Amino acid sequence: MSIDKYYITTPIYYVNDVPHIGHSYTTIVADTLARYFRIKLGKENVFFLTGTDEHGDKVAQSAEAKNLSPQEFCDEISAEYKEAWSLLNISNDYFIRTTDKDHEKRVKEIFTKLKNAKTPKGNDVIYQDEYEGLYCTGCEKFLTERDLEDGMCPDHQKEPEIVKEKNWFFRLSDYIKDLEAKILSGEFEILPESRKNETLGLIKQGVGDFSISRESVKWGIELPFDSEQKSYVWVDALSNYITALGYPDDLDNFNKWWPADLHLMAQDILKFHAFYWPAILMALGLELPKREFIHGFFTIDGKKMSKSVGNVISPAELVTRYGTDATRYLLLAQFSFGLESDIKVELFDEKYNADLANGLGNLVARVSNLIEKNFSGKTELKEINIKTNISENIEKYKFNEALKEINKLVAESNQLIDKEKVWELVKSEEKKAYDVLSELASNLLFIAKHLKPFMPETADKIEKIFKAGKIEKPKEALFQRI
RNA sequence: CGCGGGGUAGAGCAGUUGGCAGCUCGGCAGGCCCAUAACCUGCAGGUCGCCGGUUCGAGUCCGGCCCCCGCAACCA
Repeated sequence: MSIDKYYITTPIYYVNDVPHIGHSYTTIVADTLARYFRIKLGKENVFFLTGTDEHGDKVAQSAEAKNLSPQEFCDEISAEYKEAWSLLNISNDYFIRTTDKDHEKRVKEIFTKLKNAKTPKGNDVIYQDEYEGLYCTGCEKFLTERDLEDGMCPDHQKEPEIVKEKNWFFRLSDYIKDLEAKILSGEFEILPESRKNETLGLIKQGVGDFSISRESVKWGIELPFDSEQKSYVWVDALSNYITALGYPDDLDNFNKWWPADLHLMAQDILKFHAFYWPAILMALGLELPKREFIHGFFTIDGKKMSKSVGNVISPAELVTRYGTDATRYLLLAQFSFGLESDIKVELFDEKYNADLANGLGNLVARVSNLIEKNFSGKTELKEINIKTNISENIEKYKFNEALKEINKLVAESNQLIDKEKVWELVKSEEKKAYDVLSELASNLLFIAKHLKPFMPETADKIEKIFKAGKIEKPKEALFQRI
């Protein structure tokens, strides 16, 4: 398979929550892949999208609680995401917000298309039906069984009423067989394998139609053909992946990037991306994304992450303690991407010191110092090519394995210094010392090259040090020990 | 019988298509002194949750059992 462009997305994050380590993880992975493919395919052939999902009841309520209009509230939280991504040096090409006027306009056009579309079986894609649910007049919204305590609304201490409201539904059932076939054939890839199996299992259990509008929701996009109804999350949020490209009015740009090469997400939204989204695309007559990769949730010190427990880690905390590049490194190096993982907070310090301060940072200091002191900062750089599986591992989403290989290169350079006793060699055999140091500097450039997608600033620093006319030991350690 | 993940050295984790069990930290003993008290070498430590099966050979495949955890609820 030859790839000539790469379109990668993160989910759009719901503004009801501020950015935490989970959002950061997904976004750092996306950024690393985007940077990797920019090097491989050229900057102009990669499009990396992230953004925020801003409609819905919960947002309206949170806004009210803070005495803000929904839009003001969204502006505030959305800005927090942008700031977090800037702290983490995220290189997204675009940041979409579902309250963008462009997006809202395009979503309406998509609704119109869906309204006019027929399923392969000749049925209307969307139809009106009654949604029956438990409605709390206090909350002014539908509750689920799980929301209730002893059959009562926990906030208003009264029993919800059974209320029916008319909603528009999407006829997913007419697409599910087709979808199953595409998943089985690999035309639509769901990774890892276990998530694909989970998806196929869900299909076996039966997947019903889903509702795409709400009468009771006020903060949302109005349906173009029914002014009583607002869009309910799915069509609005999922379609960000194509409205961001200009669909349906800027088809030139859209066709350049679509279909997406990779949608990244965590397990919570698997169902929507495995069923709803592809079905919507089929109804619009568009190609499905090539691949979706679903990763697991984090627990923190064995406990699930939750606001009420108060163990939520923010990206800013990590960046303050470790710096941008080290935060990126620690998140990617410590976990097998895809699996559910437990974050052990003390291990961040341990890994930071072992790999970055004692490992890479110290090596850069050793080599640059030896060159500066003994050869007036002069050396002979060679383009070297060590055979590694770093690229293969990145393309297989094995970021921890790729970084492990880089660490091995660091260790080998440290071993070489000791084996050759370079600090003695510079006194006894100047020529040989020069050659060994040239090799070491070249190794570091090789390491920097492969580190670029993971730690862009560090890679630049290393290149700057060793490509300088006069190599000098950096005044400030690359990674200060903690 | 809701869905899913996991149980591998003291701790935390890797283990691609089955082929002599690896990594990091920690422990112990050396070396080195160029470097961020960093680096290098060696040693100790594992019945790979339990039972059974397939195989010349299983942590790895199959079946059963035990234990832990996540999702389904603010949340990637």
